[in-house]
Amino acid sequence: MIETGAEPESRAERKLRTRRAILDATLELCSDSSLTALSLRQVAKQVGIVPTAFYRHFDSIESLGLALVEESFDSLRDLFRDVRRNAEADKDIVDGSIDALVDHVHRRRNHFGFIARERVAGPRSVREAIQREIELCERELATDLARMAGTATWTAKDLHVLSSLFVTVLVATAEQILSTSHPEQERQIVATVRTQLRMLLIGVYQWQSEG
Amino acid sequence: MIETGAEPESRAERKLRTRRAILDATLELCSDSSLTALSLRQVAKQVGIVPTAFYRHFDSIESLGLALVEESFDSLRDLFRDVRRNAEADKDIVDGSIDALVDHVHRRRNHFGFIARERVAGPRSVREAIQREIELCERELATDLARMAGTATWTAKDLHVLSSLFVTVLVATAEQILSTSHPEQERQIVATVRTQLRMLLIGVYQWQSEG
DNA sequence: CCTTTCAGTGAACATCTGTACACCGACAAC
DNA sequence: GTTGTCGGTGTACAGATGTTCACTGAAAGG
Repeated sequence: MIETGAEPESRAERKLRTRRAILDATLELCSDSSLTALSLRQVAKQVGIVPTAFYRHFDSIESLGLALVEESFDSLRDLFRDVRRNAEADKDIVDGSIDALVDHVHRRRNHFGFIARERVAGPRSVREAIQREIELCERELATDLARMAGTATWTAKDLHVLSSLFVTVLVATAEQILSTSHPEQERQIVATVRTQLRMLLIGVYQWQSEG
Repeated sequence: MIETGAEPESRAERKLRTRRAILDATLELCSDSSLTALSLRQVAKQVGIVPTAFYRHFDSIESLGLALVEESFDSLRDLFRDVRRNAEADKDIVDGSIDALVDHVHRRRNHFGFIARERVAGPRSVREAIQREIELCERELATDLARMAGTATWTAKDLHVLSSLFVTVLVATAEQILSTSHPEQERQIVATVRTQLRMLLIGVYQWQSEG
């Protein structure tokens, strides 16, 4: 090698870099199929390490999956933060939220795809971890909704019911965006969910919680 | 054998029976994981035939998957038929639909689970087939909605937008029911979707399509 | 009766799988 | 400068994988 731009790495840094490479390779490899169909050797080959070296970082594909769940939900929390920011600015709540969703799905395509897939098709422990995280998101969103106009008289239960519906629509929309590569089709999807949320909001403004 | 209750089968009957056994074994085996993680040999072993005999019925796991998509959507169309029947009777449209959904998900647990999983995690051709079928369902439901009270002035587009939202909620609910085995939790899920649909319906009754 | 058809068999193959083990060599700690 | 730590290597093995091929034997058809 004539010149490597790389500065000298400490051992810890190097290990972290390999770990990152494993995580990235896994997201890449299971971007169509599933963790359960992924072999340790495929990952190792993609990373450029020998199969046994995998064990220096994770003790199974399953625990690798759990690490990816955490990482992916960091992406999702970023999305929530942006939705909240858009809402606090003067932006329309529907358009602002959808813009943030589309933007994040594109930027973290692999993370959102990972959640969508492993949520239903992953190893049991991974599915459960994702379910827990989604419930956290629903609770978080519910407290945001409590501050929204028109929900002053709502029960906590109704707030959570609404929050869960929003999350469902959000997840479904993300899945649809992920499954197309045509910008025209994507605009269609966005227009659809825009109308859906507006229909829903009309109901929300009229809703009266009953004991 | 002392006595087999089986009457003599024609060759065609016997072949059909093995085919059925393959389909059932596959639904069973991938009931947690995914088609993409399923091997031809596992299926053969479960059925009790030799691996190569599989090829007498399907030429790959993928085409097996396509057959299961058709079969599973027959179950889903049965559900639609019952929803419609409940609606035509005097039953409340929300409760009637949810009852039908819960009932069908329980009776055809494997079919609904198969759709839920392979929709996002299956082989490409299977995913596409499921997507097509779901769009058919949405169109079908849209024409039903057109006959519903309060949608007389709606555009075709808005009808489809609403239909797609219903299907999204339906799919999500089915997924949730499938992922729990506690009757108490299931009652919770049902109560939640019941409220969600009522919120949504309020919006629907107020909605005015704009050119 | 004889012949054809064909679902299912069984052996063989090259390839891929997870994991065990002994090993290396560069960094870290003393 | 010696020693220990620890990512990463290479070899090895038993088992699973998809697919091939020549086969069997009973039902179907003449």
